[in-house]
This record gives sequence, C-alpha cells and structure tokens, in this order.
Amino acid sequence: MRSSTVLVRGKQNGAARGARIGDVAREAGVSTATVSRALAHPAQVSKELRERVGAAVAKLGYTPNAAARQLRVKRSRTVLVVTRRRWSAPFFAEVLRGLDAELSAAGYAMVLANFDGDGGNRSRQLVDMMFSGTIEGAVMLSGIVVAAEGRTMLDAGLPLVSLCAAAEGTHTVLTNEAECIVEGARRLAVLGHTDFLYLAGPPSNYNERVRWAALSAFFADPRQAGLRLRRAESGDFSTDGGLSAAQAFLGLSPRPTAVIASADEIAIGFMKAVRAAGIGVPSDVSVLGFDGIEFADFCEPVLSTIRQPREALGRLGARVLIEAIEAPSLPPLSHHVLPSRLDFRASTGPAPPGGASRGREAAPAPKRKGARAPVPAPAEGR
Amino acid sequence: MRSSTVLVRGKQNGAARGARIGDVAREAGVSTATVSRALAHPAQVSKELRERVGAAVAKLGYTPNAAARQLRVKRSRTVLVVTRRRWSAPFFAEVLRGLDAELSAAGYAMVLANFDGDGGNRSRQLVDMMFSGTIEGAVMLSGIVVAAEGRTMLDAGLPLVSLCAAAEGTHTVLTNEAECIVEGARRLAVLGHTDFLYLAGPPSNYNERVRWAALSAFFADPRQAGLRLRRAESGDFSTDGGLSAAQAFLGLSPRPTAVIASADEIAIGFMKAVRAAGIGVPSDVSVLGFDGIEFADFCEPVLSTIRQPREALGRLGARVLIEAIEAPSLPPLSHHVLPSRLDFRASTGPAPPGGASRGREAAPAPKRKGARAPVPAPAEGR
DNA sequence: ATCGGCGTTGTAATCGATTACATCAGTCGA
DNA sequence: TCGACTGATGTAATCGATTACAACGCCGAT
Repeated sequence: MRSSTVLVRGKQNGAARGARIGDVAREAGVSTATVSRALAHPAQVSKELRERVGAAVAKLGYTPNAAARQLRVKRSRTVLVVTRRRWSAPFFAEVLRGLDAELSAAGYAMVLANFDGDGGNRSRQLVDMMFSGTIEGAVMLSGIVVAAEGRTMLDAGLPLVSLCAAAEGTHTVLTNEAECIVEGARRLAVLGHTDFLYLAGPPSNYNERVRWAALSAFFADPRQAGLRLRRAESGDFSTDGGLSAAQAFLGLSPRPTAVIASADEIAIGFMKAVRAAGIGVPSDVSVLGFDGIEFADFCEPVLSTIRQPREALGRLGARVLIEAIEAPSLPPLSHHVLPSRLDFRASTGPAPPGGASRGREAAPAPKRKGARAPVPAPAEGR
Repeated sequence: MRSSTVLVRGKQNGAARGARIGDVAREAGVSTATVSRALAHPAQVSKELRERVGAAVAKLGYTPNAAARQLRVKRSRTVLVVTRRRWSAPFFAEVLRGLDAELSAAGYAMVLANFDGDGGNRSRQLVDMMFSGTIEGAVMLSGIVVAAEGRTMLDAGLPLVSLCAAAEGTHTVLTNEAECIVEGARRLAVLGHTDFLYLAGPPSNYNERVRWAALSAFFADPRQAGLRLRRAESGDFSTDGGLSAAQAFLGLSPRPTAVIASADEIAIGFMKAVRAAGIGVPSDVSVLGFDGIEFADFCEPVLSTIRQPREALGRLGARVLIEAIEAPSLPPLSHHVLPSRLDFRASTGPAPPGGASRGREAAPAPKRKGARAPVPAPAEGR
C-alpha cells in the first residue's frame, strides 16, 4: 500500500508528494467527509471538529488536489484569454491588467494563449481546452472564433466574451470607436482640413475594419462632399507600419493635410518619417492616432489621439464572463460599449493656409520603390 | 443512470456535456482501455481497432476530460508565470511572447498571474497552486518567492525559474546588465563626462539593485577618482518616474552632464521634462536608457539604450523550465546569462565644453517642493 | 415511553480517465 | 502435439476529492 509515514514537504523523484485528505482525517481523528466539509462548508461542522481539522491541515501542510476536486465538482475556476501577437503591446498590457485584477479577485486563474491563425496545432490546443473541462469560459481579444477539426470554440457551449472585437455567438465588450473616429474627422474638418489620409492597420483586424468602415461611410455622405479621403496601408499596428505608410504619403500629390491613423504606433512611426523628410507636424500635416498609449505623450509633437479605456475594458470583459459562468442557466448574450475619448493635442492644428502641398518642396523620400498608390476600400463598410 | 442517448454537442444547464470514454468504447465496440490506448499509445492497438476508435471519437466529438487524466497521471502540462504590475509593459510583452511561443510548442499551457505583494489573498492563491497539483513549474518575473501561511512556492518542490531576476533555490535566466551599465558609464566617461546622475527605478526591484550596485561599485573604484555619481529616485519604471526624476535633476547644482536611467521609460520621461525646461539633450546632458523598447527609437532625440534580448529571455526561460519538468530526476539548478548590447545614439554626446551648468541659465522648475537631495546608496553593492 | 425532527458524523458511491494484470488467441520451435 | 512466447484486448483497481445517504444521539412534544 501507500506509505503510511506522512510526508509534510517530502519530495520524491521530482514531484511534490503532499498530504492527502485521508492523512488529514487520520491526524484529526475524523472521516474524510468531515475534513472536506470543514474546509468547504465550515458551518456544517461542529466547532470542536472544525478546529481539530484546522490544526491537522496546518500541521501537515495540506492543500486539496485540484484535479480530484475538479473531476468531482466540474468546476475549474479557470478561464482562457486568447490574444493576438500582432496587437499593440502597450494597449494589450493594460487590458490584461484589467482582466487579471477582476479575475483574480473572483478567484479565477487565467490561462493565456496567443493565437495567430497558425496552421492547426495551436487551434487544436485551444479547441480541446474548451472541450476538456479545463476551462469555464474564454475572453477573446482576437475576434476570431478558433476552429479545428470541424469544431469551434463556440461548440463547447461555454460562455465566450469578445473583447474589443465582435464575433457571432459571443458576449461583446466594445468601445464607440466608430463614433470617435468620425468625430475626429469632423473636428479636423472644422480646423479647415479637406484632404484626408487614413493609415490602415492589418485589414483582417476587426477594429481596423470598424474604423475604416465608419470613416469611409462618413466621407461618402453627400453632406461631406467637399472632403476627400484616401487610404494607405501600414500592414501592422506598429511603428514600422507607420514608417512604410509615410513613404506612401510622401508619394502622394497633392499631399493630404490631415492623417488619421488606426493606431498610435502607426501615427508615431509616421510622424517620425515625415518630419525626417522635412514635413512639419502639424504645420504641414495634422496627425491623429488611436488608442491613447502612454508614449503618445512623449513623441514629438505630442500626439492627438482617441483614448480607449484599456483597463476598464479588461475589467468589464472579465466581469461579463464571470457573470455568465456563474449564472444558473445560460444567460442571453450581452453587449457593452465603453466610451473612448477624443484628445486633440499638439499633433493636430489648422490646415496650412496655402492648402495642400504639391509634394515638391520637401525632399522626396530617398528610395521609394514603386509609388504606392492609395488602396481602394475593401468590400465591407460601404 | 446516466442518459444513454449520446449528446454530440449537447448543452445542459450552461455546461457542455460531451461524450465520455465509455460512450466512445460502446460506439466502437471495444473496451475503455482500448480507447485510451488507441489515443495515447496507438502502437499498442491493432490497425483495425485503432480505426474504429478514431471513427467513434470523430463521430461523438470526444475530448478526454483533463481533470480525470490529471488525477491519474499527475501531470497537468501547465505552468505558472508570475509577473509584476510595475513592470515595463513593452518589455514584459516581448518576454511573454517568447514564453508563450516556447511553451505552446511543447504543449504546455500558461497560467498568468500578477503579483504585487498584496496583503495575503493573492499570495495564498499562488502558493496553493503550487501545492494543489495544478501547476508543474513556474517562471517568476518578479524575483520574489511568494509565501503564505508559512509555506513558500519553493516548498512544493516544483521547478522554478527566475527570469530577469534571481532568487535562492531557482534556476535563473539573466542578462549581463551589470557589465552593460558599467560599459555605458565608461563610454560616457570617454566622451568627457565626469558628473553622472543615476535615475533609479523601484528600489525593491532586483534589476534596479543589480544596476545600481554595479554602477556605484564602478564609481567607487579609485581608478575612477575623477568621476562623480549621484542618484535620483524615479519610484517606478515609468515615464512618470522620469518626469519626477527630472525635477530632482533640475534642482542639482552643478548639474550632472550624463544621466543613466534604469529603464527607457524613465529616460524618455526625463528627456521630455528637461527639454521642456530648456536643457538640451545631448548638448547639455547626455541620456542613456535601459531595455531597448520600441519607443526608444521614436522619442526626441532617439534614445541611447542598452538593448535586452527580450523574446530570447522568454524563450530560454521556458526551455529551462520545461527541461527541469521533464527531467527524470531533480536536475541541478542552472544559471544562464544572455548578452545585452549597448547602443549609443542621438541622446548621448560629448560633455558640454564649459563643463556642467550651474543650474541657473535654464528656467528653474516651476514648482519643486523641497529640493530632492541625492539619495545615498543603499547597503547592497559597495 | 414513543415518536419525529434536527444537527452532526461516517460510509461508500461517484466523477472519468489510465494502466497493472489477467486472459486469450495465434505462432513458432522442438 | 505441446509448451513457451508474443501481441492484442478486457477487467477492474486506482488517482483524491465531494456529497448523497444512512446512522446516530439528543431534544421536546405527545
């Protein structure tokens, strides 16, 4: 049989072998049922035995085995958080903090997994997690419902929350980003700008699509007939993306006087590159970013941006998920919208008096390969 | 008994009720042992039955219950990653990517938990995780071995890796940060600087201590008798910390001409504040940061920094942990050092010809409450 | 004295997989 | 033809907790 000597902190070929519930029961002179009850439902146990059990637990350093408990009660108190590698790190880190704060306060552990649409291995890992009982729900920052072998994460029937993204069949927590970006364009128009350039992020990204759709819809409105909107691709929510978008900008003629980026990183990279080419911000071109990351305050000039409530998004996402998990029956899908806030600062100003530059007075970009034409709007939006 | 109709994707009061191994066995006309073997050790099962089992698994959408498996085989294939809230987000995000990449490739899930030395609740959660069998090992980015109720994370006997930090009894993965910061000071001295200021991060932080210890040891060396080192507190690895350190700097007389910050964020905040006060960088003061975050390339001027191999740190940390977990017996503690790299750019230059300014020509800081005196070196280092 | 009810405690079934061991069929060599 | 061996499969024990149910003692009401 099993060794009868009690190992308090014994180690045995690499794995810890702690006390089991039976050891505690023996030590306290009670049954295992009483030990279990004393720990989980203290009110059901007499003061006398409760104390004996407590002493035995402390003496042996007992911690209930999580797998055994999970198997029996079918609750893991663990949730999955799916992220995307291409995300903006400063944005993501804050959201994660909100999630962690709320989840840990409620006693949930958080499993973090990147998902970048890889071939099939990671997809299967994630889908299996949903079906294996390890997980009680998931927060998806990717907007993608991962699928593998004919099953999707949704099929497990667990609550799912899309955070900063929307997917069929999930709860959603969003911001009013569409309104905000339109409001930004409107404010720039009030400052006299008529020629706009949108710096797009990864076209497959949900937020990217929403922002572009809102912006292009606004410009398509006949009441905005005097305004012009073009679009340049950055490829990524990154400063590098901003650098490459700047090359496209420098090739345009006439040059737009107002630039709206789909992420602060893009705006920051863009500003650096155009200023290096002798273009003034905001004297020649106004730049508006998106997200409100910390470094928007520290670039030159200080970046106008749309501030997203990052930590609050994480907190709300967590609460929505926890509520769905703990509801006695399947709750209806909920949809929340948190407000983002437009913050105009030094990188935006009145349109230059002479109107748009012809793209001549500044030194042309040293080596720009194949003038990137502005890209037509994709099918979605309108 | 249990319903005999097989629920393929059935949901039942909120929780998914998938097929169990017995259902698969019945469907395939074999025993549960054969199903288990067909999935885990296919070579032990005849081709015929292997195929029947595979078909049944696919038909029923069977995924083994993780808790039951864990209970039996005592392996969770899950590791814990402990972070600290006060960490630099861009730094942290990259390290996390490295960890995730390596862990997921090896089939491990990653539980993420912030630890900020909170009263006791979080500590207990973490320690309990170590003892409850949920976790097979942990990577600690905090340098703190969490303890609660007389037990520490170490006591569970599981492998622990300290990443970018060192703690007794753990494997460590570090960078040569001490050498690098001294090399940075040396290079600045070669540029003619003699009056240095160190912008400290949170004094309880491991990296902060190592950097300060190395730097103060270097300046204490009699061969560097002509050099002077002072220290200002930033409180945090944050741009805000840099702003407040700048106030201390502006109050010094004579003002140091070389500033070494313990994090890029601090350096970036510092540069912004002193330039706003009319001090030129690098004409009046040279600034060297630490970490090599993306935004060091986008502030004004471009920040000289010490680049840390962030993703590589994460990857190595994960590999060290996995190796320790999978070793047949307790392996000896290992210690790795990855190289960081000094990168001098626009924010550092020759010492101003006139030597240090007297702290007069620039507008004094508007409201500086109680001139912050330079802080004496703490006990460690020498 | 008898009964019902309540509060406390113990016994044993249960969760769902893995795997030691037993069983059985088939193969090969003597 | 028999026994030893091999390979495939099934039976049932096992992991460690939770909890339904039974048992028990004690109380007050009848």
